[in-house]
Amino acid sequence: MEYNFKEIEKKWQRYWRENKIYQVEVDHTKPKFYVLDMFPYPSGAGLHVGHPLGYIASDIYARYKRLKGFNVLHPMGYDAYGLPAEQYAIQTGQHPEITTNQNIGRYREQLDKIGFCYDWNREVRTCDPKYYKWTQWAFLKMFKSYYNTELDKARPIEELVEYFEKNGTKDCPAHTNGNNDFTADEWKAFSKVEKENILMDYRIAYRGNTMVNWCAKLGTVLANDEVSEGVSIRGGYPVEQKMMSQWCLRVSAYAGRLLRDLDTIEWTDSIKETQRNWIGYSEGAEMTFPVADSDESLLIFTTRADTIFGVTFMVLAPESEYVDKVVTAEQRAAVDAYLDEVKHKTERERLIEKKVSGVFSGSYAINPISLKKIPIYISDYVLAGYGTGAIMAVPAHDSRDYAFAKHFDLPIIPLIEGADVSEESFDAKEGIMCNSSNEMLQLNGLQVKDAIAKTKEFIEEKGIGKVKVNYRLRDAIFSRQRYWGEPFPIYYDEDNQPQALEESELPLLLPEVDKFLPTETGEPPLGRAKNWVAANGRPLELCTMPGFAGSSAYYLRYMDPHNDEALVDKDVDEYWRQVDLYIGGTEHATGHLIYSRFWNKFLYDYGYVCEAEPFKKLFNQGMIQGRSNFVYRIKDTNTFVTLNKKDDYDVTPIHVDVNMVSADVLDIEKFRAWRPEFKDAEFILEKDKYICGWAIEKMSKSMFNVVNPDDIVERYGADTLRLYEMFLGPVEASKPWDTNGIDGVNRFLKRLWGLFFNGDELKIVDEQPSAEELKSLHKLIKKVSGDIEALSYNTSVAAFMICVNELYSLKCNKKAIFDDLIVLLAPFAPHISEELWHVLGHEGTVCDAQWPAWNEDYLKESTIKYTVLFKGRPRYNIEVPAGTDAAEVERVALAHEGAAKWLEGKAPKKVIVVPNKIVNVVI
RNA sequence: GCUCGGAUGGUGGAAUCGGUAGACACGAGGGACUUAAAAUCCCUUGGCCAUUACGGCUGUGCGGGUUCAAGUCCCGCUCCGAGUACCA
Repeated sequence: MEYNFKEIEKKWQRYWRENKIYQVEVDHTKPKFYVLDMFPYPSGAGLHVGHPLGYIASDIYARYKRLKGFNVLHPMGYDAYGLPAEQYAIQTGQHPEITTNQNIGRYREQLDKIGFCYDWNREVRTCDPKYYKWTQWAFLKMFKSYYNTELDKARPIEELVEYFEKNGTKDCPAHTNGNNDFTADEWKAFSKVEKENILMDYRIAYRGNTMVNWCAKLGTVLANDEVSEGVSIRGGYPVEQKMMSQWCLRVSAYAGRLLRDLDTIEWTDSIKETQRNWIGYSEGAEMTFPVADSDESLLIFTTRADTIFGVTFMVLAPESEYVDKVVTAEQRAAVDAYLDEVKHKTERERLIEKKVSGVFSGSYAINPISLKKIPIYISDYVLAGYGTGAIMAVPAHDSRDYAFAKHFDLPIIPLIEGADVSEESFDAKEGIMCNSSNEMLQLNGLQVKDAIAKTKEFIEEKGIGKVKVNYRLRDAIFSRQRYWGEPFPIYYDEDNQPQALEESELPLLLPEVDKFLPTETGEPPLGRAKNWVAANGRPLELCTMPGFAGSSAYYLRYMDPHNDEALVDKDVDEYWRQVDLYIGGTEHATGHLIYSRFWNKFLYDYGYVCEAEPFKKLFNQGMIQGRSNFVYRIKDTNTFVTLNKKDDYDVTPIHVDVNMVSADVLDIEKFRAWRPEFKDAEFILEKDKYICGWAIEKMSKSMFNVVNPDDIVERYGADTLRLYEMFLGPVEASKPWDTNGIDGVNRFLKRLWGLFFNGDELKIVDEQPSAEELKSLHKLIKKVSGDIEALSYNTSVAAFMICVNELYSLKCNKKAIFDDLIVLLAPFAPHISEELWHVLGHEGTVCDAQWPAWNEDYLKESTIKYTVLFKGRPRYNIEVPAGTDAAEVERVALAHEGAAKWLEGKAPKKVIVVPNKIVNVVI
């Protein structure tokens, strides 16, 4: 009997499906384990061989845990809202739901072929009303909450109202983005609208007037993690800063917890570090600088309070609210011109130019310690969104202030002994202070570290300022001017104030529209929906939620996907708790993985979930890149020249489909048939072959380097694909796809098969295995068990190959050996394992077998080999019975006939015996 | 610029607590079987020098150090990758 993978894989995939082998329920008799993949956005291009890498890794882990007796939750679903389907809808008029469903169908087909053990009964789609009901529900909860900084958690907004009624804003323990200051009586006197506006400054989901990333080309705002280097991540369109009223999530209130709790989870250091940078903890001081001849004062944030004596000017961000207050009449025109200029620059232009620009406001501030009068400038190198949007400039010790000072010819006072600031600033936080003492405060002679501490103490004492922690993490902008997303469960009342829908009105269904474009008046696409009003007849919100809304709590919904009463039932949540192993790419480090943690913590504050962190262990799989092939066309001709002769001509490289190339040799006939313009192509060959050039690039359609998993499955089978993807290298490493080695893995499966069958005859006998056979098997059990726990699958595959080779040379045909071997292989190659499991005469499914334990007794050697070294070099080997003590090993080593030769008549100075390995004789 | 990773044969990659490199696979070379090819099997394969030897030297990006012993630890570089970037 041949190894017919096609028949086997079809047969068992059907068996698994029909017998619901992978369905799982809460089972309190078993320990649980939750293995999750980052769910995919179903793109039109389908899966390429890179996508399943992480899925295979998690599948192996899930199957292994099940064999170890765990009740394993291993679900899959789709992040179905997103831009590509909407862009496609705009172009073709096809409803994004149709496109999305088609793509999901294709994904499912491809996934099924690889033999994953997903419980498809738990599938979720973020665009399904039954699912997004809970996205909307969570949003409403956030809308109705504020963040209590004393309890350090979210609380109902009613509690804040109570507080205001009693105390006004005095000592109010609430996180806010506003500048409110009122008494209890004033609060009571506010109108309804005034009160609502104030509360908006405290809600966790709030509508706020903030600087947003506006992408004109996409017609929508974007969150910070959706923008990189001034362009949108999706599409690469320019993004500009714009003041707009948008829905936001108060993620910044959770910055401290998001930072602290990183220490409680098992994520890689690099991704934790990325999150730490993104959260951006910085400890410093806030200080007040009075404005000369005015009642105004400027509040600034600095981490270098010690440099107070070197402050020679102040700078405000162009968007700072201080600007209007300090600009003098004479400078008004100049400032307005500057503000106008800044406004029309995109973020990208600001970044690229890096030119010093700014304008004098006309006013001066008073340094509260040196009491010197210093000018106030306005410049776009100060950001409105960080700190207070105003800085004290210390040109001697900050490179940006330095550049500004040089440009405007402002004084530069060095504050650290020996620092030469004639050419550049001295930014390092070290050295001994100078020029920093007066009758109020003396810093001269102190180390920077101590000077910072002393200054902080001083300013707190004198009421000039206070110690303050700042985070870089900003609130997430939560509305998108798009169609294909979750509608907000919000309507606008008579005063045009946003109000929550009743929970009973959820889900608020996404309405139909005639076109997927903004309206003529510039409103978002939902403005086209007919009858887009709440039950009370009031108009509904026109924006939709961003992509990360639906993906923030999907791991919870998998626990209880059909529950209409709650996001997840309390008891069910207490069973599954959190994701034990989460596998996905690093690209979500500052997006999804922050938002999910935030969302989970919010739900945790109210006790809807029982764990403070959603993902206990995170494992990042690498990207699989493509290997592209090129042909070289001689300019202005239809002649193509082979790789090694191309330098003799003026050529243009052209991507060719890698499926027309084998081992870099072009299939000329296929190439001619590929495109009409290549029909009459001529070729300049080498050794009668056309050799293509190559490069490692991202795997994508436009590079013609996409390798489709279906083709590999068709040719070698799913088990070979699975094993090969794991064998390629560490799962976490990025590497180019290279089909060349796949035969080796395929050969391994054929050899395994060959151990069972001789032609059509089954070779397996039910006899006692030999010591050698047991040793080979138990070595494998030990190795594979350890490897899987560490997700180090490539060495496991190698171990399987070694074991099968050993069994081959032992001519092993003992059932007892294969009973265990097949169970070990089942996570990696489930189809062939299931088949051979039944060949061995077992009932049921190999998935319910028991993971074998290794027996150290079988691994013991009867004799131990030692390498004997002289002068650090291996000279000869000795063999002693196992368990021989070090002294005896040393005696045997020196009694060896070679010893005399290498000792050269001297006595050994020292002899080191490394157990089971080495005898090092030092002379 | 800052932060975090990494660098091992022709290639992908092994090497647990520091224990004497290169597992496993690909590729390459040689051989067997075959009319031939495919498939399969066997041998060789880091480099250099030898081939009388179970032989010698050298070798994990570069330069130092610690140690009986360093791919592994420490110090100083070079290069590559990732994240982030007027964050005060």
